[in-house]
Amino acid sequence: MDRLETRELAYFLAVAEELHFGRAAARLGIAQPALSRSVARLERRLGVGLFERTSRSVALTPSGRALVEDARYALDAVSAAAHRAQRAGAVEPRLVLAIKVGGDGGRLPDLLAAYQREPDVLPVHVIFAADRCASLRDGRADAALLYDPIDDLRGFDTQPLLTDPPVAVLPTAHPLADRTGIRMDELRGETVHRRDDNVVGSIDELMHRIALGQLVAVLPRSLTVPLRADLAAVPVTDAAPLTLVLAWPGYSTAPSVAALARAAESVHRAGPEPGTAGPPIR
Amino acid sequence: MDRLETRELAYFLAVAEELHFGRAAARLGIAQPALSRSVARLERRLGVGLFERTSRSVALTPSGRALVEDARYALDAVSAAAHRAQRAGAVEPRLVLAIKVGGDGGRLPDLLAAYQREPDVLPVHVIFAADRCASLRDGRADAALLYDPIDDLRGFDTQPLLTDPPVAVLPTAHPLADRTGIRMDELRGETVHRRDDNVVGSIDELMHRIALGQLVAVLPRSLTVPLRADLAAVPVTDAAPLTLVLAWPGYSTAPSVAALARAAESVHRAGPEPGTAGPPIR
DNA sequence: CCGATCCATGCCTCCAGGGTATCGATCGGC
DNA sequence: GCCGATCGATACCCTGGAGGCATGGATCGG
Repeated sequence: MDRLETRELAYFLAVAEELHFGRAAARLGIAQPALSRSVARLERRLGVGLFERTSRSVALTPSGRALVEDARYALDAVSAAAHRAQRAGAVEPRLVLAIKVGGDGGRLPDLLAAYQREPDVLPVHVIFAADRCASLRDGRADAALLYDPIDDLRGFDTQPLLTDPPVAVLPTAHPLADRTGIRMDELRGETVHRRDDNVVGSIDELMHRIALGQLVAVLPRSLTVPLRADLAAVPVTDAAPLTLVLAWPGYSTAPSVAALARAAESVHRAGPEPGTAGPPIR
Repeated sequence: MDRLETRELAYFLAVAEELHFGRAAARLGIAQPALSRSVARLERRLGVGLFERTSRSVALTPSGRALVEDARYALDAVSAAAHRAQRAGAVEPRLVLAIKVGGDGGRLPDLLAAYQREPDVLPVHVIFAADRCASLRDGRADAALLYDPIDDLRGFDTQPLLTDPPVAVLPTAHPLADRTGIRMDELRGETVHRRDDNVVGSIDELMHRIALGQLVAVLPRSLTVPLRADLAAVPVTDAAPLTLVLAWPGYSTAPSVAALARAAESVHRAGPEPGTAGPPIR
């Protein structure tokens, strides 16, 4: 069997996500028969069936289920190779760091300052990306600030920056808003913000939606200072602490990324600067 | 720019490794003009030059250098997707664990026994692969027993199993053979076995070559018990301890791999079984 | 100055991949 | 139970890209 082509994997993924050849073909901008043939060819080359088809339904086989996440990962790796090669060829190469607006826990200035003291540094370009994990996986970013265990860190190397107790953010009108501590099970019945709801592009937007009563959220404490007047922050007593980490692809060998990791380690060792318990610096 | 195809990346890698279009084309089994065109097309699509060519020499540009390792990684990810999908479709799916002959530090029986007590287990198929890292990266194996820091663990998640002091293995006739401890710098001038010399397929073969005086090696102590009569093991006082780890791809989500990781953790917690300081069990 | 080396270019061939039309199977509605 | 709608597979054709061969053009050694 010779090597799979990325087009075949992308076509497979589209069908696996739609579970419908017609819709998948429309999404890919090709006709349905071409897609059917391409997937059939992929199955023939692999020697295993990926879908159980009838004329009324399409379902993944065990092989197909296994391939979904591996295919996504492989396609991201190919995209990452292309993106990074393009960036390396730019007139002025940069190190791209992805953060969410307001999601730096106030440590970004320290991190960048420490980075500038390292050898092998490039100019840092900070991008504000709603989905920093995706930016990191497909190579649009070289590193990102993520939260463990909120974000999916599999496949990344990480360096902790700041560990924060979890607090629930509620509208002031909420019955639990003036408690001094709550347990996660007391939030049963609420719409709790989860990592999968990546519809929320920024912390400010999330806060706005909480104030509107659309949902509540459990966040690291540093993200809740300062807090809007119409919101309350209540410590959660039984949730794991949330750690802000610098993350980068585990296979990365770029010296500039290694320098950023060393900088993050030194910032973490220095700990929260005393006397600056105030608002996070943007 | 649309997505790169794996063929283009493979062609690029061949040229990057040979730095010669003719030889690379021969290795790929195609004619040189086809390869020249394919690489030129890749450069056009990326929008960056990958090689500096004259009619007498071929050299990588900065972009090209950056792409080499990312391309290797991406191609491995594609191969891994194919291999794992094929295995998942086998009549009896198995979990493939790669070890080097004799390279299990005697912990493999405990590990397999602990694994059988986990839920979600598959039958384990142990393969003996000279290059376990490559097997793991391209999906021929689901997990492997590796040594930190001898093997390249980037991109893998790991669970320590056993930490061992480093010892130098020398022919008994060697001037340092009857010392009670040596420093790494005293091995200057010797041919020391390194991770890159993956020509050595097994521990027994390595021992044989040491006895022949071809090289010496620094190994974890557990690999040197029992030792051939014509070899001596001398503790190295200034090298980092060597840790036998279970490694698996960092992005893996298979429940059977997670079960193996939990089993490895319990074996590690249990520590070396007392009274079995003897030979490693094969 | 000439031959050897080596990458690029021109030109031809062929087939993989895409399009349109249609078949065949299945399911819901009447 | 029949009929139309839905949806994947198949048949057939066409185009573009990938590969082969021949050759050009540049560079270096002698």
